[in-house]
Amino acid sequence: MSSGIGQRKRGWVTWISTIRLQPHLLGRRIVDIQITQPRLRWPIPDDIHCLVGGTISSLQRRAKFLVVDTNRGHMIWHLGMSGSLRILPNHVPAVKHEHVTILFDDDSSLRYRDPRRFGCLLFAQQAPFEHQLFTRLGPEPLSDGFTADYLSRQCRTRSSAIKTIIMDSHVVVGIGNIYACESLFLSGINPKTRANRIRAKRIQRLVNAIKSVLAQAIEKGGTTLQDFTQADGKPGYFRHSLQVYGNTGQCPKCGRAIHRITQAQRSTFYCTNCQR
DNA sequence: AAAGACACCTGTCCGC
DNA sequence: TGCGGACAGGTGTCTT
Repeated sequence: MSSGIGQRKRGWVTWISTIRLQPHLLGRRIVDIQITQPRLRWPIPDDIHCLVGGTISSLQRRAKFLVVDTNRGHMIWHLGMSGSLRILPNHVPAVKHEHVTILFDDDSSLRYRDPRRFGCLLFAQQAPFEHQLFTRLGPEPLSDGFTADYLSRQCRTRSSAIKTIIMDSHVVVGIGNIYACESLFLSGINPKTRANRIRAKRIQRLVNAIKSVLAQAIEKGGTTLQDFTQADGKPGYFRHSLQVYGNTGQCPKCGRAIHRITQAQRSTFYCTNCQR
């Protein structure tokens, strides 16, 4: 067991965490659950303690939720903005903002740290994916279900800006602000364009761009920015690949100024020349 | 039904 | 140096 495994969250780090945590969690028996701060996005339910004595059988991911399956029920985890999961030996003391510790029978423990507490830990006795959080979600962006045809149909009846549409988890999951900006830049689409006014050919370009941006981000270990770089563990390196997000200088394609606007209470970065 | 505003939270950064 | 305020973002919920 190494000193730090799991990861901070940003975009697709949940996906990465699922893979990385798996070998350290499978087959572990839970001997105790310690909660120092139950007030996350929603309070951690008391019945989470039903899991004590259970053995972890599998890990699953849907959207940005991590589901940990045991023979006594399921944990549903979301890392919010600043959450991270790490496996450490029990004797390593807790750090600030470490809200949950799951202790295992081999003297290791899973630690959940989340300074901003935008994340959550929920319990499901059975059928975790029947939880309300999952029932109305759109397809996974890297799956075969996310096609240009599908997105076109979604856009047909929507007059909102395309950026807010691709960030809507009921349309497609997993596209946060950074990846929305990058995908629109790569596909040459102005983020303000009304969804129902984009032709099929450009929708196809957008779908391709989304898949490409996400695949690259996963490959590079996610994106870590500013205030997250101080956290322990290695940062994600996708930050170095960002073309427009956080760019207050010039467009990497045409050299003109990158514009910054606000859409749906979020910053949008784009090039008015390359994105129309 | 759809669109938009708002809330939650804290570390960081900036200006005074 | 210290302090107050703005800001960042994922996503459910409320309002229009």
